[in-house]
Amino acid sequence: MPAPQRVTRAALTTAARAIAEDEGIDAVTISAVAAVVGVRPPSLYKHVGHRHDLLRLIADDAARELDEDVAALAGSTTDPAAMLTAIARAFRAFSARSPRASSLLFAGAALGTEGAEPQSEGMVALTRTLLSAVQATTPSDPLPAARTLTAWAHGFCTMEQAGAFRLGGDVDEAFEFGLATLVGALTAHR
Amino acid sequence: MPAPQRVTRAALTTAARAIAEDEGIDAVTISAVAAVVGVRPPSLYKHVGHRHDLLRLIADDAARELDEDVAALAGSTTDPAAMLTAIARAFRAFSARSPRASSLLFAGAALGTEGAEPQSEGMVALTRTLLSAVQATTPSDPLPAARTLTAWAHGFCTMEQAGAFRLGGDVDEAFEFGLATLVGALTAHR
DNA sequence: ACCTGAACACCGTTCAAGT
DNA sequence: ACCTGAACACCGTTCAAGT
Repeated sequence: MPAPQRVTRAALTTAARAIAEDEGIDAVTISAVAAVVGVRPPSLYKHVGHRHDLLRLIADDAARELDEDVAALAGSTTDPAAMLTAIARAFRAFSARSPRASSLLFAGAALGTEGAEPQSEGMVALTRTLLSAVQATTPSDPLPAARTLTAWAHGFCTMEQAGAFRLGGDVDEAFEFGLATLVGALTAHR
Repeated sequence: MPAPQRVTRAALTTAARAIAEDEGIDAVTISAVAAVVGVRPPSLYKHVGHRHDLLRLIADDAARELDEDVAALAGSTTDPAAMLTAIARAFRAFSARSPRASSLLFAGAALGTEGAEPQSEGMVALTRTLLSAVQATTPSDPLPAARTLTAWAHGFCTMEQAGAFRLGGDVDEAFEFGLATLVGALTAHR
């Protein structure tokens, strides 16, 4: 009689993400995740190839969740500037809620992704959602515009969570300043 | 007769940074660095407290080097927009030259920095240089402006090096678009 | 004063063996 | 079909001992 499956991908993801947020990315080990899902370390290799796959599960889960947040804003406004502003704030809210997971969102190299791996489903969905939102704003060439906004939001949130803004000053104010500057410029012409 | 010092901070830094760029951050271990500097692993604890200190040495070294690059631009132009543009391009050039080290620049958490550690000398210098450069542009409140530009540049370069821009499109063009957008907006008024 | 060997607790990973 | 124990190579870290 074959043994019933005791480890699901969802359980792995939940366990890995919880450990990441509670104890840091370095604590996301094969051993720790195995212990949480109630199995011995070697068993995990039936489901993942390497330890980095655990980080990829976290990143994909985070991308899906953030995509839901962003997609949920779709009908909230028809004003392009208001939409971009809402998306960026959703980014920051997610980053504050799940700092470790969000730090993995665009961290291909840290995930052992040496450039050859396909994008995760979650990232594909998130990218598509972001691009179509930006498209409504600057129909000419949405890709550079989307990359600009994403790069800024990702950089700001990453730096904020890493404690890089220590010179005093209001970090909320800096975020809103940057956001207004960028959204203003992106929606100004055409 | 006391043994002569065989491990210097400079040697540690050089070894750690070389390993980081050649084999990745995860390969920067106490053992690997010890082997490169020609000593047994336990000896390193006379010079660093934990493995994370090796990453901090790399980050500090990177900050110093980037600060030099940025400071060297000081007399190159008197046009504020041209100055900010040159600084951002120096950022990206450094990121391309030293992707692993630059990924550690603002990565407090990944360095075991849980918020209590003082800024490294290199980061203090770099921050001061950047802030004074931006001050010449927007004298009113340079801090949010500097944070906006830094967050975007850091986010863009980090994502680029992580392979996050895979949807095609010209990445150079996206960088220049974002840079022109941001610098234009930051230098537009007042 | 600095370096070493030995030791400990831990990890990732493989694989033959169990059920 | 899935899980386990045993094993291997490795790592961070401590500490008493060498010179």
